This record gives sequence, C-alpha cells and structure tokens, in this order.
Amino acid sequence: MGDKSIQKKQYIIDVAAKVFAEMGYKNVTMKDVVEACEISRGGLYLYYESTAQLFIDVMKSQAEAGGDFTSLISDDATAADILLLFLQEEKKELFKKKNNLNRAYYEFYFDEKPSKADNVLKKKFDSNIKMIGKLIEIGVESGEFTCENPLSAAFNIMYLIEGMKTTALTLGISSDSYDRQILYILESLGVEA
Amino acid sequence: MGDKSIQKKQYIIDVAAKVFAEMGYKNVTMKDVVEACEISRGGLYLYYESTAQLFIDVMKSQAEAGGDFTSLISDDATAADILLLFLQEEKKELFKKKNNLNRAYYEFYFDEKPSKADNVLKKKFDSNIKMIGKLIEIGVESGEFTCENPLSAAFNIMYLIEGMKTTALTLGISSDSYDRQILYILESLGVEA
Amino acid sequence: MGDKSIQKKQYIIDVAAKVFAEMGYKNVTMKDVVEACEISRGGLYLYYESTAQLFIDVMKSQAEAGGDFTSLISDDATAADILLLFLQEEKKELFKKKNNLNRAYYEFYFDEKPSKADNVLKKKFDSNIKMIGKLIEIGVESGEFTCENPLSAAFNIMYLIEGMKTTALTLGISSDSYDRQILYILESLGVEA
Amino acid sequence: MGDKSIQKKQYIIDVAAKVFAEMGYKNVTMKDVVEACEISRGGLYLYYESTAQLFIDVMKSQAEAGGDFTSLISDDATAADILLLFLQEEKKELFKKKNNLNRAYYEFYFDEKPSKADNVLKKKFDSNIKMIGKLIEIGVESGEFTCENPLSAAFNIMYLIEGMKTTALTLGISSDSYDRQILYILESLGVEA
DNA sequence: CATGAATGAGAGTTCATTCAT
DNA sequence: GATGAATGAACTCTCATTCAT
Repeated sequence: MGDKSIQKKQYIIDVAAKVFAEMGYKNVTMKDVVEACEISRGGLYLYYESTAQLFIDVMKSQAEAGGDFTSLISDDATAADILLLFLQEEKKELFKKKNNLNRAYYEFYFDEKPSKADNVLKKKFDSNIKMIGKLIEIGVESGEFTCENPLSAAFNIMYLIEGMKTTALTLGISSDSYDRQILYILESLGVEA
Repeated sequence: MGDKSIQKKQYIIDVAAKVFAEMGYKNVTMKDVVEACEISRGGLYLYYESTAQLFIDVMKSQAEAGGDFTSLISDDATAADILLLFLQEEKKELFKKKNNLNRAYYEFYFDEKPSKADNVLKKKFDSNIKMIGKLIEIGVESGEFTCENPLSAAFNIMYLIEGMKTTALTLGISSDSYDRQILYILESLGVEA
Repeated sequence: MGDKSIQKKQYIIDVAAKVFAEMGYKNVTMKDVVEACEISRGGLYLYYESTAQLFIDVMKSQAEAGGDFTSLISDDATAADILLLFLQEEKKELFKKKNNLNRAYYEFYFDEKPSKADNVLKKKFDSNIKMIGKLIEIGVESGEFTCENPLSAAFNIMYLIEGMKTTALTLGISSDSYDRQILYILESLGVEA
Repeated sequence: MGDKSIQKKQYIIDVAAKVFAEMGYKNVTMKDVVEACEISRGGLYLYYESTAQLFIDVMKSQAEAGGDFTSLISDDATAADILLLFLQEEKKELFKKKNNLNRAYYEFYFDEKPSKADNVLKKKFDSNIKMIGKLIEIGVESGEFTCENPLSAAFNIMYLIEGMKTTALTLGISSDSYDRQILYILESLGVEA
C-alpha cells in the first residue's frame, strides 16, 4: 500500500469518525460512509470490508490522536490537582457535542468482541486504572488523600465515569451533576473542598 | 380491545422480551418477533407498528413485573443492611444470564428518546435516587453512616452501578470486582467492614 | 403452502425452464428469472433461494412431464423397432430448438453435485441403461440381435447418445450424422438394414 | 511485440491454464487470472481483454503442446494395437486429475462459437476422425477388422469417447466402465479379445 | 381479527474496465 | 510496458409494510 493509499485510508477514517459520531455505530452503513466520503462504492471496499473493521481503525486513530492530558500537568501539581485535571478532561470529553464517539463505542462493543490487539477501550481503561491507582497511592503517601485501598478507589472512579457517560447518552446528565460527583470523589479521598 | 386481544398482546410482549434479551434492541427485526411468536406478519402489525413501540411495552411490562426488593427487607434491618441488600439485588440483575435486557435498554435509549410517560428507566432511576438518599439520611441519623451530602452519595451509587452495568456489557466485569465496589461504598459511608 | 402457492411455484418453474433453455444454467441470475416471471425480487426468494434450487425443481418437473416414449410402442413392435423408436425420440430431443435444456443440464452438473434424491439425470441414465439392456437381451433371445454383452452394449448406446448431445452443443452435429450412428448401432447388433 | 512480451504472454497462458483446469471456464474471472499470475490488473489487459480471448490462446497452446501419441507407436504395431493405444491415451487424458481442461472446454464451447481459425477442438476432432477412419480401413484390408463403414465407425468411436468425457464430468464414470467400452469397440470391429 | 403472499426499497458485495502515474 | 487505485454497473439478499382473502 503506497503513500497515497495510506492518506486515503486516513481520509476515510477521519470522515467515518464524523459519521459514527453523528449516527452511532449500528446505524451506519457502508453506503453512508461512501456518501460521506464522496467516493465510489467499490472504492471503500478496497480499504474496508465492513463497518466493524472501519470502526476499529477509527478507534485506533482516536486513541493515537487522543490528547495526552499529562502534558497539561504543571510542575508543582499535587496528586489532587492531577486527579482533578483528569476528571475535568473526562468531563470535557463527555459533554463535547462534536465528534463524540461514546455512543458508537458502546454500540460497537455490545455487538462485537474485539480481539485483544483491537481492544482499544480495554487498553485505555486498564491504563487509566493503573494511573489513577498510582496517583492515589502518591496522594496517600504525601498525606493529601486518605484511602485504604487505592485500587478499589481507582476502579470506583472509572466505573463512576463510565456510569456518567452512559447516563449522558440515555437519561441525560447535567454539568452540575458531574461536578458534584467530582466533589464527592475528592471528599471520599479526604480532600477538603 | 377485547380480553383475548389483551392476552395476545401480553403474549407478544413476553416473547419479544426474550428476543430482545438475546439479541439486544437494534438487531431485532419485526420478522424476528413474528417468528419467535409464531404468528403472522400481519398479525404483529395489528398490535405494533415497530420494534420501538413493542420495546416500550416490554419495558413497561418489566417495570410492573419487577420484583419489589423492599419485600425482602426484614423488620430489624439497619440502613446498612438495606443498602447492602439493594446492591446485591442489583448485582443479581447485572449478572443474570437469562432475560437480561440491559443491552437492549441501552441500545434503545441511544436511539430513541421516550416521552416522559414512556421513560421507564428515568422513573426507576429517580425513585432509586430518592430511596437511597433517604436511606443514607436515615443511616446518618442513626449513626451508622457518615455522609455530608446524602444526595450526592445516592447519585454516586447509582452512577457506579450504571458504570458496572455497561462495563459488564463491554469490557466485562467479575463478580469479585463488583463485591469490592460494594465494600468501597460502605467504607466511604463510614461503615466498618 | 397453499394451493395457490403451489400454482405459483409451478409457474415460476415453467418460466424458469424457458429461461434456462435460452441462456443455459450458469448465465441465469435470479434477476433474469424475476424479470421473466414478472414478479418482484422478494417474490422469487419466497420460493427459491438460488438458481441451483430452482434448476433442480425444473429438472424434476421436466422428468415428470417427460413424455413416456413407451406409450408410442405398438403391440407388435419387435425389439429392434423399440430400440429404433427410442433412438429417434432421443434424436428429437437433441435437435429440438425450443425448450432444449441440454446445455443447462451440463452446466449445472459441472458446477453442482446434486444429492442422490435430486440427481434426476442419474436416475434417467440408470433407467435407460436397464431398459436398453433388457431390450437387447430380448432381442438376442428372439434372434433379432447378436450381442455377447447386452449391458456393455447398453452403456455403449447411452455414451454414444451423450457424446452426440454434447457435440451438438459444441462442434455441431447434423441430422444425417445422427442417423448414420443409428444405423451403425443396429448393424453392430447384427440387424440387417 | 518484443521477445519479453511473448514470454510474458506465454507465462499468462500457462498460469491461466491451471486456473481454468481448476475452476472451469465460466467461473474464472479476469481477477482470478490476475491474482494467479501475480501481475497487475492493467497488466493483464495489455495482453487480453477477456477470459474468452485468453482461453482461446490456452486451447491453442495446449494443442501445440499436446503429446503426439503417434510417437508411441512401435514399428510392428497392428491397426488394432494402434487403436488400442489411442483409446488408452484418451483414457489417460480423461481420468487425469491435474490440468484437466475438459470441463473448461465444454463450458467455453457452450458459450462461445469460435471462428474456424480458433476452433481447436473441431480441428482435433476432424483429424481424429480421419486418423481412426484410416486406421480401420487399414485394419479391414489387413483382415484384422470387420467393418462395412469405417467412417461411421470412426464417428462412433469419437462420439463414444465424447460421451464418456462428459459423463465423467457429470454422473461420473469408472475406469472399468471405460475399459469395457474399449473391449466393446474392438469386438464390434470383429477383433477377438 | 388473522393470515401470509407480494412488493420494492435499500444494503451488501464483486468485478470488468479505465486511467493517471 | 506496467501498475493498482478508482469507478460504477450488476447482482444478491433481506425486510418493513401492505392488502386481498
């Protein structure tokens, strides 16, 4: 596959990402992608055999492009600062109107069980757990946090975020409600607001 | 609508519930329901024009049939006992293999925004929030729990459960992991394990 | 399947037979059949999932409808008369312009290996072998024929006919050439022309 | 067309021959040939515009390469020996598993009527008829054979072989069955077995 | 009410053929 | 000459929906 092909593939991925963001995963047909990309029917099939394959590449592309929030951490940030930053970044992600793939992610995972290599969400989840766990440990050592089981706390935070994400897609969630949960987490870790 | 019609409608709902449990919401076609019910194509259309309408009735039917966990509460149960009971009931619901409609619920809500009257999940969520909030208040009063903001705590618990539900459907979650979260919640409320 | 469905199915078979006769087996698409039958796309699929299934039914229908040449045998016919009659019937079949399915038969059998139950040609071939073999035996007994191995002779005749059939479809064969082979067969059996 | 082009053309023909032997004529697409040859799509079109054109060249190539069975004839061979040799060579051809193009030949001729110049099979058939006819005449003269009409006998033998070829492709034929027909032919010519 | 045959829109997929490089 | 990406026509197949009975 030549340079040009790689560019075209990336173009398809980028356009498809928008389509998936708008329509979710299950509603998107190959035809939808073809039309959004303004290419021919056969043209898409040169690169992807199904929306499933395409979506996997969309996920991978997003994972790579995903802004590294660690770059936002200032040098003198405390553990609580960093945790707060993380929660706020996740909030932004959750509430963003454009290119929000959350719904598509869920629909995809309900239908398909990606191979370990393709399981982008799992990797992200695991790395977040590790990161948050470590962060809490550091916070406990520095006296910022009180927490008997940092790992459980990390899972707690991740499940909580997950729950707010899905609730946003189903019943709806307000920005304030999210903020109150941030507060609640910090309080649970013994941080004075 | 005669008695017989009502019975037939309920029959369709019951069979459809199984179909939705097996296949989710988006994958189910009117044809699937017709075949599972062993009725005629036209016959189903006499009662339902779409899977959306049918699913709403399935949800309502489930809500009515939903076991009231309050009946399980013993007379001398403490607030912590009741909360634990609730979390364990939710766990059962999450891990049950048969007739588990969770996936279908999510897929439905991703696609459709039910009217207030039809919004079964919203009602359930709100009533659970109220119940848990009240419970925590009682626990705080009785000295069982320590909690500054019972409402936030209630939301926290509900979002957490929600997060575990979706994780169960996507990345998977172990029974132990759920149990550790129960423990974590109780500890956060100041209950000694 | 009701009476009407059976009629419709037969209608499709009859129309398809003409299509196969004109175009052969491999060239015929479901679309061709749909258009020839003047029914809807989905309509055909109610009855047949593929041209293969359809062709099997065409073959069965032909086998049933196939004129029984035995009805043409006069009471005082000798073995040689009957054999001649058979060869002339086969000739008619070979040279007929309309509804000649020979090409389609070959193309079908090149591609598909029908189950024993669906193997119409095999049944026909075997029954012809049996019939011709018996006929020659009778002819030998009555002194009409000279033949040491009637079964080999029967196979010889059937393979010969088969060869002329395919040659008719490939290189072409003249009516005279066929007639000369009839003569040759009879001479080989010791019949004076 | 340069030397290199001629070589490439022959390469394509040789690879295509294998493809046609495996898949028949009708099932082979230009894509199949391209992939088997491991050349580019456009590259094939430089040499051939269709599988029909390609197949004609495959046939010609086969005709040229076709082993001349006359080289196998020993100096003291009788007419019967030579006829037997011919029938055994044809048998080998019929039963060979590899590179057997029989099916492809039939499918091609069903679909296309090659020009006289391209009609490889016709030439082969005619030359065989001539050869066998001559052979029988010689046999009759030498007293080996009894035959009133050598030409009819020659056609008889060719049609018979043709019939066994197609039967091999449709209903199947056993090696023994072929052998019995060889015997039958020789007996018909008055040769004592 | 109930049936199920029939329709036709629409998605999926493949490949012959072209053409810029 | 050679490449292979791109196009678009053609076919397959499925279902939502209707309607005569």
